Amino acid sequence: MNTVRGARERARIEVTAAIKDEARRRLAADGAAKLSLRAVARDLGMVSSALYRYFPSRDELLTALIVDAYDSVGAAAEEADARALAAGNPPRARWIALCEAVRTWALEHPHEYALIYGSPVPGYSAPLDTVGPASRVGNAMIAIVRAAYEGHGLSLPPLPAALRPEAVRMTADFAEGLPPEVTAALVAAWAQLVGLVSFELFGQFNRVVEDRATFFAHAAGQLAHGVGLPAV
Amino acid sequence: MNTVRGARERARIEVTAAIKDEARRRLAADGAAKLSLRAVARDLGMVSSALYRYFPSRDELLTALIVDAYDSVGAAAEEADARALAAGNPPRARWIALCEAVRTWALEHPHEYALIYGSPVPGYSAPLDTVGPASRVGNAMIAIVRAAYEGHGLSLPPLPAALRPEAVRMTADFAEGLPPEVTAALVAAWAQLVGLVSFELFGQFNRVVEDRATFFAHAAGQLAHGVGLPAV
DNA sequence: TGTACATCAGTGAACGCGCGTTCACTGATGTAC
DNA sequence: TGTACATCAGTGAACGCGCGTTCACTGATGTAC
Repeated sequence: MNTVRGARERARIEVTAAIKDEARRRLAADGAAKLSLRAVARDLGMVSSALYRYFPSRDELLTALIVDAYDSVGAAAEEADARALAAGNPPRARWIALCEAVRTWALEHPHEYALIYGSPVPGYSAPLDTVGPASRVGNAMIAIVRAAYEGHGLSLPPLPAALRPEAVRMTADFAEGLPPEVTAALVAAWAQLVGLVSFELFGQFNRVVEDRATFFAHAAGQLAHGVGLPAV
Repeated sequence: MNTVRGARERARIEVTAAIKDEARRRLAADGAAKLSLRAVARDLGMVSSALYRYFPSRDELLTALIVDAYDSVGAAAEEADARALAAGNPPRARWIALCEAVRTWALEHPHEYALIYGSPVPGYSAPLDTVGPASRVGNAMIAIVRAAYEGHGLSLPPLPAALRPEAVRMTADFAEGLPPEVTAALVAAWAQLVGLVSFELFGQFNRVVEDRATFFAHAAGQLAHGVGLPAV
């Protein structure tokens, strides 16, 4: 009985996955703004109205892709960090491994990267379901820096007075226990990391940076420095 | 005669500008991927085929908007720097003024910002005409750092050996005379600046950073530090 | 085990809509003599 | 200055296309007794 009902459920899971896979493929061709249920259905050999059995609207499908993308890059970051940790690497090396993992994931999934870190899709507004998955990379960064802080401590210059209240609030909200100047530096580093990856992926480095892997590795090291994880 | 021919030419210039203005308005509503000649024409009270007197295709109109956007943010950056220079400010203050100008421009023109620094428009590939305008902000940054270098010099840690050749090449290509470690730091800072602005504009700071102006000011100072313009 | 019924995936037609681009045209503006 | 002609902006119809979503339907799968 369970296995029988399971058959229908399993079919449902498989078709849902096939739709999302095909939608990811269409993303590459047309971009998120033009993602079309009809095109997805066509390439899947289904009739467009059939997709409504799986997603109540085009926007819900987009949301599913966004959640998947955040989870995918989040998992990549977490796994890279876990490997670095298991190899006995110090926090700085874990940080750099995480940055490299984000870049590698982005190069392998450029359109999913654009979906979550590129321009917002006009007319689409992300529901709250995306908030959790969206913070996985950031949380992994916090964990690394926290480990460093609880180990040998971190020394960063003091915050300007104007930023202190905001940094204290951010710390209480999502990085409890860290010094506020570390929290502020972390958030900035996170945005800067995505800036570096976006420039490479979105073509701003064309005719500017050629050896991008080497350049990125160096920049990731600078970011580590910025959050208080110096080279030596 | 000149004035008579000028009348037709002036009309042409005015209508061209009106089309671009309307297109910028549509950009806000629909985004670049869905920018539609017919919608622009409709809102302008023209018939869609009339636009072909001014732009040979939708993509050419997009290109014009992109070039305008790069010129607009480039001019904003240059002017902010010029004002800071005229006020007798040192390079670090000029740098921060430039960063603030980019952010302010982005907040005032979010859809044009997304057009140039957001995800690329699928199916559209920017022609070479955009390369020059695209480098104005970067060139302004180079000028500031060059002034500092030629004044008191800059001290940055030496480059890792692996990055040296690339940094030397970049320097020869567009920042002649600067030490290669400065060039590399500049390019990274440029990408990081855009990362900070994109995060704010694209919603990644929702539920994370609230006092964004203060946060950005601090981050711009950190970027200045990163290119060898320390606080004291 | 067998049967009656409920659930659900997928179909195909239809709704009303918008798109980029082409083309032959009208009529106003500008030019040459 | 006046006239014949060329240039050009803008029109309106048409081309072939794609879209999201709804709805009544068929037929297979699962459930309860």
